[in-house]
Amino acid sequence: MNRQYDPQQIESRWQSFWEDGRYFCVDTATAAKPYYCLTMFPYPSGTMHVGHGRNYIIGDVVVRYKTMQGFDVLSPMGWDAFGLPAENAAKQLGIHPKESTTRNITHMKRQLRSWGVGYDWEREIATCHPDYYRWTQWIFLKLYERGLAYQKAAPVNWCELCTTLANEEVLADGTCERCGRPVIKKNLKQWFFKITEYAQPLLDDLAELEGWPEKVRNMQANWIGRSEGARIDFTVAETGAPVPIFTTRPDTIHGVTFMAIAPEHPLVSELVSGTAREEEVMAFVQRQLMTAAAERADAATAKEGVFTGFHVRNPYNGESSPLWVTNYVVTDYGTGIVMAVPAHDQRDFEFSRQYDIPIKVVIQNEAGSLDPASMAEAFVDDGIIVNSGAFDGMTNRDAIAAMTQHAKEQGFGDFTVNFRIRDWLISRQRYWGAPIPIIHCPDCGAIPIPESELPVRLPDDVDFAADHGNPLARHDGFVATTCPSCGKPASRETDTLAQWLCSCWYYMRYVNPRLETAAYNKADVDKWLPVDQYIGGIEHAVLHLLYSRFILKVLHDADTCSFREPFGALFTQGMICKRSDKDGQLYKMSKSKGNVVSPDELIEQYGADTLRLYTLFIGPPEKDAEWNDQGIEGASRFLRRLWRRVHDHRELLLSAGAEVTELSALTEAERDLYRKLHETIQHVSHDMEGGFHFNSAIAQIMELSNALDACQVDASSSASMKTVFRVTIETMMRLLAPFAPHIAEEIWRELGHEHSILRAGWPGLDHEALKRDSVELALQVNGKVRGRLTAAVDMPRDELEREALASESIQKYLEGKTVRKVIIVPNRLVNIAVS
RNA sequence: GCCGGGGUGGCGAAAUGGCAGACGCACUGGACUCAAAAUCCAGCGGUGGCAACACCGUGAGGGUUCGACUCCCUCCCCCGGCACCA
Repeated sequence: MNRQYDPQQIESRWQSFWEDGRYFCVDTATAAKPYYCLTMFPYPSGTMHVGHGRNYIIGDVVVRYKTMQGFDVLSPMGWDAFGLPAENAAKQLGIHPKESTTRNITHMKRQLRSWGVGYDWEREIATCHPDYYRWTQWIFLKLYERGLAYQKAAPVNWCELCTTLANEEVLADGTCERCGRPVIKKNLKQWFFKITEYAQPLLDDLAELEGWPEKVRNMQANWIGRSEGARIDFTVAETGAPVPIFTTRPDTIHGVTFMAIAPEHPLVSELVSGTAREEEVMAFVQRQLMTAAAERADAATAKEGVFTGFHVRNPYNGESSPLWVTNYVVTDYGTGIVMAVPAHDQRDFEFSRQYDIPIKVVIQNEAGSLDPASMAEAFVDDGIIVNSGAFDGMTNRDAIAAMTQHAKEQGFGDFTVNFRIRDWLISRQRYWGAPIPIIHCPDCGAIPIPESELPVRLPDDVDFAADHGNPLARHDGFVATTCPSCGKPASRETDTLAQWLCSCWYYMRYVNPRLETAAYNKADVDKWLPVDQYIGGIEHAVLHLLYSRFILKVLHDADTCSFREPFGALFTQGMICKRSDKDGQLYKMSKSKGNVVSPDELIEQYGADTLRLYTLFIGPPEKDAEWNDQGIEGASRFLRRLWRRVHDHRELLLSAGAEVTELSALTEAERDLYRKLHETIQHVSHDMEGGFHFNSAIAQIMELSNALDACQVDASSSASMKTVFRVTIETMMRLLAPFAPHIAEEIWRELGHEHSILRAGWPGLDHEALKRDSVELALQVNGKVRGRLTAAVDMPRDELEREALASESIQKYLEGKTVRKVIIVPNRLVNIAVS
């Protein structure tokens, strides 16, 4: 053992030790205490920064902690290997995606190893391997079989670079989640999954996910967007065409003075075709289609519209109102047609004022003062129903149910629930993805490829040269095939599956990564799943996590597994940010901002344990944190000091007793240190279980370390002091092992242990050791600390009160005052209330 | 607008009804050194004071309580999700 702490010398050795000894490999079949800890697998982008590292380090702490507790921990890692950057690199640099992906995986795997994170690499998977995507295609077929995969022509989100996008991939500002380009609507025939059919169970089961952050459950609930209301069937007065609408305010239905329809709605062109207004209306529609999604979605955009020339009949009172095409009704929500009630909806109010449409009050306020002529804004509060025939006089709250009930009885409406979530668009016009296993036959239509013929392999020899279009569609050898049904010439589907589908089920494949006959074995996944602890970034709160839950529910309903949620507990770590050198602003670490910190150099300079310790110490792991280049020095100093202490006392430690057997034989100083050790065990164990407070767990270990420094142990110390010293250092190594595993193993070995510290068990708590003979209490007068009192533990209240009142330090605060009450918090404080 | 999370020293933070600022960074002074680095020791919320000490202090204001960073009410600010959503 050198006096100088040299992580370079020890770290790679321990990394090989763990790997050669298969310390993180588990036999899924025989494991008695299964625990599945999963860290979200990365896209192999090439290189990772310290922000990525935080994710894997947190996961590794859990893996090591659970391993020390004796669990059979499943800790796999793999690659979300299909995706856009590899294909773009192919276009720009002429490197085949397969090649760049393989190279990136090699480099990133080296990085993961250098952090000392423990994975079962024997289970490594990559979603771009035919052995894997064969089963992704199988999942597509399962959905197809169950009527949950379908093709439709619809206006879809289109990004020039990323091609089609799911709704979830479009940000609130109308830009592409991936590349930031503006998203427009394009009419295309695409493949969708009917996630809407699972909207209710996806929402309901959120309640069961108690191990998930409230925030993520909340985000998913918002995204699903359940809204209770009524369906009311209006009709076009001139043609009798049905016009069903969704409303949450049926109580205002007698106040309808016009109807508003979305520009994209097919009924618009259907109605106006061949009429005098056709030109004007369609010009308006065209103009809206050309407007960017972001602008249309902006509530600040001025409301506009055009009259269609048609009217819509209100089934409640038979009145007809004009039908307007407007820019503020969205196609995607409800039926794309809205009953407009200017008196009681601010948007309708603004529109009606602009186009001189009448306003009719049907809910009167308490003062009875609402008058259409004088209203400055819509009245949206509760009130009493007026101008509504038989419903007059009801509160509007009561009228909501009563009016819907009336519609139900009359057969022109019903209670209904509307969801915001849309079906999931899963096709992409790209090469580097799993081909959709469908053949288009001129006679038979779209025919699924039989399961036995999977995988549909991606051809290697494709032409990436062209700027636009899907290289797969240009590959004649891939496209030309025969119909599985009739045998005639047919063509393959050339769209590939969205990357999200590949990453939807990888956590199951890890259980049976090399199984050739199925995606997974039911008994095995039932044993290991749901994942006990899932760890990843908050950016996947809706996309990956919602899609995974949906796909699992389908696989459950197809009777391929018995559980209904994939991830029992979820931990979302915060991002690492850093100030930009250019503008001094704080940004998430990214290449484009030029604020990335490379872990490779830090590991070279300080070692992986120091990097790990600082990453964990930087702040609470669920919160964003600012990387401070100087902060790592603190972690480095701590480990160097620890190393030196062990080095300097090595002989003493090796000769000292290994166990504290008789507490009563210890001196006060020895008891104090031993108590501090057990207080640390208590705190650290609590932080490991309750919310992953690794930052404070490390702080506790540092405190213990400081306490060790304070007791000057040397050759002349008593045998019992040496024993306590040794036990404290050894136990401290076990507490430190999940955070800084290399140095913990090395010191553990130096102190004479043959086996890995991973097998040493998590330290148990000795409640006897925590006990004290005397405690120092705070003496308060009216809640302010005015003195201290050392007293025996559990001193009787009356005795304590007597001593407190007699205490010299507080006499001056009691002079001339009357003691009204004395509050005693056992072993903590005495508070004297005076007046 | 609706929903959720925050606001504590120069900085990262700790304390979930009981002694605010543990632990660390930075900084200041000292020791060691020819010198520097490393290391070690001490100090480090604000104001006043030579000092003992006093007063103030957890976004603002109010409340509950013997006692509030912590619970309740009102408000301000920051971050995230949803949103012309009918």
